[in-house]
Parts: sequence; C-alpha cells; structure tokens
Amino acid sequence: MTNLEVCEIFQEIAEILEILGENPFKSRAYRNAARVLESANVDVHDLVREGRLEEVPGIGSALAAKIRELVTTGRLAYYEDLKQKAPRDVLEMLKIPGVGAKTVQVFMHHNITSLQELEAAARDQHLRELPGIGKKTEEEILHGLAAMQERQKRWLLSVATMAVKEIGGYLAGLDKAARVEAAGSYRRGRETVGDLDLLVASDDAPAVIARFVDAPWVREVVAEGDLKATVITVWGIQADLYVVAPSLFASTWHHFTGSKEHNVALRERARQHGWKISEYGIVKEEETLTPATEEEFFQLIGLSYIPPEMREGWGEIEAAERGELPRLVETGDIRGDLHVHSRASDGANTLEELAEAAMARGYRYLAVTDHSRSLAFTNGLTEERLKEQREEIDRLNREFQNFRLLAGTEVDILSDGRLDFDDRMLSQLDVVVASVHSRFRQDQETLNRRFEAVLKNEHVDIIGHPTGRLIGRRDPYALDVGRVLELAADTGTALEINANPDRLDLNDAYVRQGIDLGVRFAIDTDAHHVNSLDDMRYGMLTARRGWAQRQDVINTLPLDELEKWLQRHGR
DNA sequence: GCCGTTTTCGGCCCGACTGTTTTCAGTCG
Repeated sequence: MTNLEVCEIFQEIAEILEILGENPFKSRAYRNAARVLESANVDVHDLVREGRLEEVPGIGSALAAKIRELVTTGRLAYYEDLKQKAPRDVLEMLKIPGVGAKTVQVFMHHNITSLQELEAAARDQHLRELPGIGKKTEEEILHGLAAMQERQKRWLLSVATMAVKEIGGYLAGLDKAARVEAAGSYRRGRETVGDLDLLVASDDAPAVIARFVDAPWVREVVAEGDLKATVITVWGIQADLYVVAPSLFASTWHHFTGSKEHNVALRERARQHGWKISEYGIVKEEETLTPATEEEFFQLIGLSYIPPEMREGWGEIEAAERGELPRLVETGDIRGDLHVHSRASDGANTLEELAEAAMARGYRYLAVTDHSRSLAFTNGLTEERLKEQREEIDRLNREFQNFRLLAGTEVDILSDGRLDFDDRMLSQLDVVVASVHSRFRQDQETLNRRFEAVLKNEHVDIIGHPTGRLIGRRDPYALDVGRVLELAADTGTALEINANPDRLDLNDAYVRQGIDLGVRFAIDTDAHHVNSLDDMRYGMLTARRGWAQRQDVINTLPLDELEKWLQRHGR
C-alpha cells in the first residue's frame, strides 16, 4: 500500500460521501488528507511504524486509524461498506459537466444508477421530469455523455503553449485590453492542462467578451457572462476568459492561477488572521486592499513571493511563512544543454549548426550525445564513428571563443544493464548520458538490477529520461524510482529532467523527492533539431515545480566547474 | 473529520454563471 493508493481511496471516499449527502466538511477532510499525503515526502508505512500519523496536519485520530487499517491489512472496512452504497459507475456521473453530487443524488433516488440508465433516461426525455432538471440540463447531459471521452482529455503543455500564443496575441490586439496574461495550470507549468485560463485587464468587459466569443478560432461558445466566458477552440482545447478592472488585476491573476488547493490554504490562513481574500483583493479591518502586483499581494498577507510553479498546496505556504522558500532555478541560470543529437545519428543538424544555435541562446557549452551502435534504427554510432566525431569536435572547438562543444554519447543501456560501449571508450568522452531504449516491459526486479549496474558505473554522468514514460501514450517502466533516486544520490550520478514536452522525465514530484535526497539534475532537451533547443522552457518549469534551485542543476555550472564535476566520476 | 491567541463546540474559502426556480440551489474554478 503506497501513499498514492491511500490517496486514491481517500479521494473516492470523499466523492461517495458527497453523493450520499454526508457532512461536506467530512468529505473535505478526506480530500485534504489525500492531498497532504500525496505531497508528503514520507512513506505512510514509516509514519504508521513510528506512530507519527497524527502529527501530519489534517490527519486526526479517525483518519489515522483508517490509514493504519489500510497499511496493515491492505483493506478498509469503512471503504468497502461505502462502495456498496455508491458503485463506481455512479461516481463516473460526477465527470459529466454540470452534474455534481446533488444531481447524482436525485438520479439515485429515482433508480438511475449507471451511465447506461442515465443515457436511456435522457434519450427518452424522462430526466426532465426529475426535480431541478429541465430540458436544457437533459440535453447538456446527453451532450456531456457523448463528449466524455474527449473532455477528460488533458493537453500537453506544448499544445497549450501554441494555443495560448494564438489566443493571447489576439486578445492583446484588442483596443480595450490593457493587459493580457495566462493563468491556471498553464501558468503553473503543469505537464498537461485541462483547459486554458486567460485574464484581461479592461474597463470595458462586455466589449472584450464580445470579441473573444467571436474570435476566428472559436468553435463553440459554452458560456458567456458579463465578466467571463468559456469557449471550445478549433484546436479542441477549452479556453476560459476572465475580464477585470485594471486595478484588480493582481489579485485576480493570483486567484485564477490557483491551484485551488493553494488558494484554499491561503484563504484559510487569511481567515485565521481575521482577513479575507478573494479575487477582488484582501479585506483587512473592513478595508479592501488591491495590490498592484502579485509580489505586493503576498507581502500584504505577510508572505514572501511564491512563484506560480510552487502554488500546488505542497507546503509552499508553510515554507513562505518560515522564510524558507527555495530560490528556484531560472532560465538565465542555464549555461548549456547536455543531451542533443546531430545528423550523425538521428538528429537533423550538423555540429556547426548545433553549436551556432547554442551560442545564439547564450550557452557556453553543448554536449553532442548521439545514439550508440546498438540502436541501429537511429543510425547509432560505432566506436570508429564516435572517434571521428570527437576529432571533428576538437577541430571545431579550436575555432570557438567562449564556447565549447562537449564530446558525448547517449549510450544505450542494454537489457542486462551493461552499456553499449566499454569503459575504455566511455572514459575518452566528456559527457556520458546512459538511457534505456529497449525492453521497457521487464519486471521491476530486472529493471532495478539493470539501473543499479548503470548507476554504479563511474563513467556514467547522467541517466537520460529515467522512467521512459511518454505523457498520455506510454507508461513509465516498472522501475522503483525511489531506489534510483537513492542510488543517484549515493553515486553522485545526475538524473535527467528531459525537457521534451512529451516526456518531462523525471517529473515534478520525483524531482522534489530527489532534491530532498541530494540528487543533482541535468535539464536537457534531447533535441533532434536546433528548434527543439527551446524546449528547455518545459524542463525548467518541471524543475521549478520540483523546487529545484540553481545548485541542484549541473548545467547551470560554468564550464570549468562542470568539467571538474564531470571528472569527479573517475574519468 | 479536523482543529483551536475568537472556540473542546462550532466553525470549516469565495464569488460568477446557469438553469429552474419566482428568490435560489447547484456547479465550477
């Protein structure tokens, strides 16, 4: 029973309690406990063994007893009992837009207890006979059921970025729009987003809303009010627009940046001081304060500025209170990229083009890490070709000023944990990235052994895309990542934060976990084309979401210090 | 179900939009 499994059960209990019409604060308590456990850097088993469960804020005697039961027996009688009262299919109804717990209660009261029954009742126009439900809601539900698959979809950050640029550009071009910013999970840099939140400062909200719903990239208008509107764009992703008076911009921007959990925690804290926070400002002593900037917003409630990427309710408010917020790594700190491919394997560009693109981005170094020989389909390099490439790199470096190409490899981790090049070959390279590209489906034990061997190889500097997941397409290897983090910390091997928006591997949560263990990271783009060097942005967001500071990231080091760091691996 | 320099009982974030209601409940973020 992992933390995550306990969280999922508590989440489900919270939903069932809502449907059963229990005290809403009880269900919130379960939800809150789930959130706290999710972000806790400590294993529930340890908490149980050490009898420290109730020290966790949000966990009292009742929840502690339930966690103990779950951890020791693997079951929870209370949960089994609840599941009888509200089957899984009923919980699914909550995912239909516009349908909440109260509406589901009405369905159940009228013996509609499955999605099929719900759909049939809607088709036969029986739903509209139920209290509180009319023709429009009935149609909404049919529409929602049909679009359920599509709507549950989350969008890659790269897709969201494209849409935000388009929509933001359009809004910024409106006369009445004084300022345009993105908010929501997009601004927090989550690896996927469910929808886009855009905020416009304007004295003429109706005019802005009218132009928004009328934009050429709008496919469907979902809702349209005086202050906000929701549309489905031609790209499929939903966009929410909020319009506020310029003086309220900062408070509103904070509000719509979220996360919900962060906002709830912040407001709860404000309430304890006798203040009130809403999107319209901070009320203190019956006076409404409207900060001009987010920095001022936090200042007014006695906290240091919390960057958007940290606003997840993962302990950032407590850290801000103690004055212990980390100073997050920034794009400007990055001095080079340590994982890119050239035309020699499956990349698109020559060494010169790569070097030029890196210099144009202000980098001082770039590691060329083409694939190794076993990856035939990528035209992986043999030892001979790798040596030739090294000579070419040496020749180019003699021409560069204030810039260095580093000779490297993305050496394939073979199925038994051996590497595709021998140690003698690896020792002649500046940078060694080791990655898995085959046999993803090995069992956990085999994978653990495979990675352990690689982490203990003194020539390996960086483990590339450590979990192998492709967001929304391929699950991570069945690897024990916690064990990899510990080994990486012990051996001084860096782990990659692969910045490719399809990967973002390691993810934010593992980064956070690793940093607590003292792991160092490399934020690399794995670019196969010079344009992809700009993916660094996504890796940076992920690193920041994991609370990474400059000193946690090796490619923030100046070249001489990086070289020293690389040599410490026994090269 | 949790929690306590307002409380061991009585609180628990705040406001907009929509639909089904003639004044508000439910949902959502």
